[in-house]
Formats: sequence, C-alpha cells, structure tokens
Amino acid sequence: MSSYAGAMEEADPLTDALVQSAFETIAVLSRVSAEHDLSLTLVRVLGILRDRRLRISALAGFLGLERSTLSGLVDRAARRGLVERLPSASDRRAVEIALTAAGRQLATSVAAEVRQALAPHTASLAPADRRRLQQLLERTLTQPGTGAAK
Amino acid sequence: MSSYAGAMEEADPLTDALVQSAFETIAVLSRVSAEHDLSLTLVRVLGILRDRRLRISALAGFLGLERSTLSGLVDRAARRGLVERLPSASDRRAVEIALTAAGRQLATSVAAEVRQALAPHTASLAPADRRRLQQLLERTLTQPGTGAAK
DNA sequence: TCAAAATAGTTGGCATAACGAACCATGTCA
DNA sequence: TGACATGGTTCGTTATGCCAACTATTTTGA
Repeated sequence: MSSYAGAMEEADPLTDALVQSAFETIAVLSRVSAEHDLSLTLVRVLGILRDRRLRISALAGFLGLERSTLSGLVDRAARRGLVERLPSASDRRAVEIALTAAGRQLATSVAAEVRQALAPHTASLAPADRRRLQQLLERTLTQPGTGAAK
Repeated sequence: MSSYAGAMEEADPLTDALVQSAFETIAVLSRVSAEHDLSLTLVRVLGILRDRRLRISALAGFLGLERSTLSGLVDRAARRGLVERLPSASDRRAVEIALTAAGRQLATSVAAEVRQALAPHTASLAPADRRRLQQLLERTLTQPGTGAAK
C-alpha cells in the first residue's frame, strides 16, 4: 500500500515553508509588540478594530479566545486609553469596543513598523513575485464566509 | 512629499497576507499540539530534533528563548519519555538533547496531523501553484548562515 | 601554569496570559 | 410570564517564559 501516495505522506515542503514562515512572522510581530509594551494579542485587537467596532464576544471569536480573556484585555487597554467601551444601541448587555484616537494612532504606527520589520524578508522578491506570493497566500487563507461562521 | 511612495507607505497587502497566514497557521499548530497535550513550543522542539541533536543553548537560540526556559521544558519532556539528555563527549558541562523512540514517533504523527490540518488551506491550489508558493515562501525565509549566526 | 573570565546548564522567584466556573443583567421564545 | 439563552465580568488556577543567582566546567592570557 505504499505505492499509493495518499493522506499518509511523509514530509511536505509546502507545509514546512508555511510553518517556518509563520514562526518567523510571529517572532517579528512579537518583537515589535514588545517594543511598544503591547502583547501580541492586544496588537491583533488594535489591528482588527482599525476598520470596525466589535463586541467582546465577536472579538473573542475572531481571536479564538474566551470572552473572559477579552474582557480583561479590553479592560487594560481601556485603562491605557487605547480603546473605549461604547454601550450598544440595540442590546443593553453588550458593549462595542472601539479604538480611541490614541489607539488608532498607535495601531497605525505599529502596522508601519511591522511592515518595515518584515521588509528584509520580502525584499529579495521582485514586485511581480511579491504580488504572486500575496495572491497565492490569500488563496490559502480561510475565506470569510466559509467555515466557522456559525 | 506624499507623492513619493517611500518607506512610510500605508498598507501593504503582502505584509497583511503574511501576517494573516501566520496567525491561521499558528492557530492550527496550537490546536494540534493541544490535542496531544503538548505545548506549541514543545512541538517545535520535537520537530527540530527530528534530524539532529542539539544542546540546550543551541535549542534556545533556535527558538529565541532563554536557556532556563529550555532547561525546564526539556525536563518535563524527559520525564514524559519524549527526549533524553546525553552527556556531550567534548564538554562535560553540556548535554545533548535527543529524541527517544517514543518522541520520534510522536513527532512523526504530529507532523502528519499538522499536514492534514493545513491541507484544507492549501487544497485549493493546483500542484504547480503549491510549488510556486513553497518556493516564494522559502525565498522570504531567513537564510541559514545569513543573520544572527554570530 | 594557573587565576580570571567565559560558557553550559540548573534552580527559584516573579510576571503575565489564558482558561473555566460562577455570577448578574438583559433578551428571546414558547 | 417563566424558562432558557446570551453578553459580559470576576475570581481562582495553571502554564509559559523571564531574570538573577549559582555550580561546574572550559577557555584565555599574563
């Protein structure tokens, strides 16, 4: 049964490359986050909130974390003036989390730094290859709408 | 000065795609690790040790962690029979960390599961695109020999 | 050659992130 | 309207990683 190259194949160079790339990318993100005294998770939250407001539970869903975790995280971020809790118009139990002006500014500059910090990795690619890589990656990402939308 | 698209550019879709891909990949890895009662870091260690033996400090360097962290991690892994400490022939202070048979077996099956768990993400790509993506990723990875080799 | 400095690893104390259970307040539904 | 579901918070616990201090070796250089 070994001549059939099926699901039990040994090593897959694409998987390895994806995993390797993921670790290096996360390492860079962690470093940049730490330089701003932000946890990686908070940086993710700031990034997510750049173009929307979300409730605690939606945020938790996005990140794959528990609501209680987000509750505390938002708490500390709010104390630092990065986000604010706005009462939901439609549901008096819920709060909408939004960036403050300071939070937005921080999110922007962190994003810029991440881009720069990642640049050495992508610099060796010609513009056409950069576009190709981007498009290929996007095709491997979970499509919004597919999957765990519940 | 805004017509010159220089280093302060706003959003970069390639960066976004890399970051997004990294988070999704790490999420999959974490889930698979947790299913085996392994921390993500320990899974990394098992993966690294599949084709070599390393000292504590080399392992720490690989992972960007402190030696003390690795010392404890190896301790627990050794107690679980996954790795063993072998005295170094050349340096009586040092230990070489190696997989046990059980550790090797676990590493292999975890790797297989990761491949399967990641398959849905890469399945939509044709073989030629898979190869292209792999090669482009490899070109963005830190070249061994370049960088922090000291 | 031998004392000083460097390196390998370990230990212990501390901070932080995340989990899960228990708990109110509000919403929804039969 | 009463039962159940949902949104969020609080609290206690666990795990991961850091740092500083320490011992045992190895390396260096005067």
